[in-house]
Amino acid sequence: MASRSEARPPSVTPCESCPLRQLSSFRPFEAEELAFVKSLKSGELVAEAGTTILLDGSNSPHLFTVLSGWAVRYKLLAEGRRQVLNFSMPGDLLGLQASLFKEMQHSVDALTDVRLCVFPRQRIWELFKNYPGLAFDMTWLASREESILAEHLASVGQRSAYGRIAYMILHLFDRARRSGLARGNKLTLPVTQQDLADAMGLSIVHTNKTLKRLRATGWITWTRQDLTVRDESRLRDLAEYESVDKAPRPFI
Amino acid sequence: MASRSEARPPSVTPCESCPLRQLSSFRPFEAEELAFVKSLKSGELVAEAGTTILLDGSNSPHLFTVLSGWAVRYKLLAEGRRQVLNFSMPGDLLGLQASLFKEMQHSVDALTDVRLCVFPRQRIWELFKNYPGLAFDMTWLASREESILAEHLASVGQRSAYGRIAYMILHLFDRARRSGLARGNKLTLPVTQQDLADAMGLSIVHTNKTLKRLRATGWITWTRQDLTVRDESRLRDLAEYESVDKAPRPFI
DNA sequence: CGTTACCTTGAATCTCCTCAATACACGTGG
DNA sequence: CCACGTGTATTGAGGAGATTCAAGGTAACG
Repeated sequence: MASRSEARPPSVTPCESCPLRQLSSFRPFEAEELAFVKSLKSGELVAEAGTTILLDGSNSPHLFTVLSGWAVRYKLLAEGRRQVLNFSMPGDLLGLQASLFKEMQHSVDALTDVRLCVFPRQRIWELFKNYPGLAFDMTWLASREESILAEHLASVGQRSAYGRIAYMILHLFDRARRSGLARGNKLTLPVTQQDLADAMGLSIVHTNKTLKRLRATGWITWTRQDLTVRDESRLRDLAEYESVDKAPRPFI
Repeated sequence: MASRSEARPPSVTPCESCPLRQLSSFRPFEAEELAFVKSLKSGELVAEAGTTILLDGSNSPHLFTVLSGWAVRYKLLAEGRRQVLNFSMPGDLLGLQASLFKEMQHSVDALTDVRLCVFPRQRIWELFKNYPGLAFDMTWLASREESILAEHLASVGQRSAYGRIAYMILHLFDRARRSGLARGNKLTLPVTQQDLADAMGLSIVHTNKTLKRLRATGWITWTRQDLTVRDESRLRDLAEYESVDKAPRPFI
């Protein structure tokens, strides 16, 4: 609130030096694409941990890209039940549904402080009209989300609690690695057991007990927010896991 | 096999008279779009009931639109477990994932004889480059599939068996109605109890017993393949159901 | 008329849920 | 610095919902 003597960090990251562009899992931009995206970007938004970024049923005028931090996408049902659809991390797109349909079909909350790149959704049509490469990326991203949801559905519908947890840990680890968030076999996961339980259609009690059993094998460690995968291959066997991403990922 | 005296029906439907275009839930085509789609269409394929249209892990050179019939999209897991992701009906796109990623992430089987419109996936890029309206439709379709999977995930993760079945019946009915397959509150559903069970993450035994209980209320009738919804509003209450489609649907 | 696929029902079992209580970590204010 | 409140994690006990196993029953098809 009050002015401080020290300089504030620059509030907006210029697209040219966007940290996401460094990641190997993103395709390189054409010069014209970069210029367009730069012109499209209307600002940055920092959502504090615990706040809602997008609300189910709302008609947000913005489309976001996550620059840093973690978020959670979820649906609320009657009696306070919640289904977590997926966790969002740097490079993920938020709010596409509001741009394509009249309104959001789920909500998004910030798990940590989240820095978001903001685009006005009115100009989406310009993107489709003049930048087919970016339009293609958009379809790619939507289709990848579909793939991930299909995997989660198979998990919740067919795997035991034990397999589901193993699967979700591997899934999060894989995605975090691609987003540059993992350090070796270690990862800071700002996800509570309640979040996990809601993602996998389990009660928090059963999640806790299953997690305890999994930790007892020694294949993982998870204290506070620090997750370590100590025996990835056995965890993969347990979860019948195959990684989803198979091609380089687009930027927007 | 042998030639018959009566004339065979024309093997390919010209795009101008495509029955899908009549449906109110599809947006109208621009003239150039229609011409392009016509040139893109490389033929028609009829898949017999019970056959596999697209195989998980395969790299199909074709993209399909369902012209008539029902199909089922599913993933196979270990020990013969199967998760049904969704049921496909006229107007649905099949094989987008093989076009965007290296390979399919799930399989698709024909439930009835299915007539498919065939497009070569190599020319997808032309579509993005020259027909932004169609590219937009493609994104729209991918995003709608994502929405549907999110709903199913919420269903399997959070609803009781009773609610899940009610939800799925309403979901199928809504979609069938939009595809012109329902007659009033009646619908021919080529879906076995095993298909239903695999879609909702339930055993076939429990599905059967729950279905029996639901039929006993008199709200639905389901004999052979004929489903009738007799009290839609109570069914909706039971399922906490809200329809997903909220905007007119694109063509391709 | 026998085969096959699908549907139905009962019984025993087990996974997972709810209820309930306690423990632990962290931040806040006295 | 300690007491207290809040959110999260942990553990036990009992019960409900869903699973598996097993056995018929029914309709369609060649």
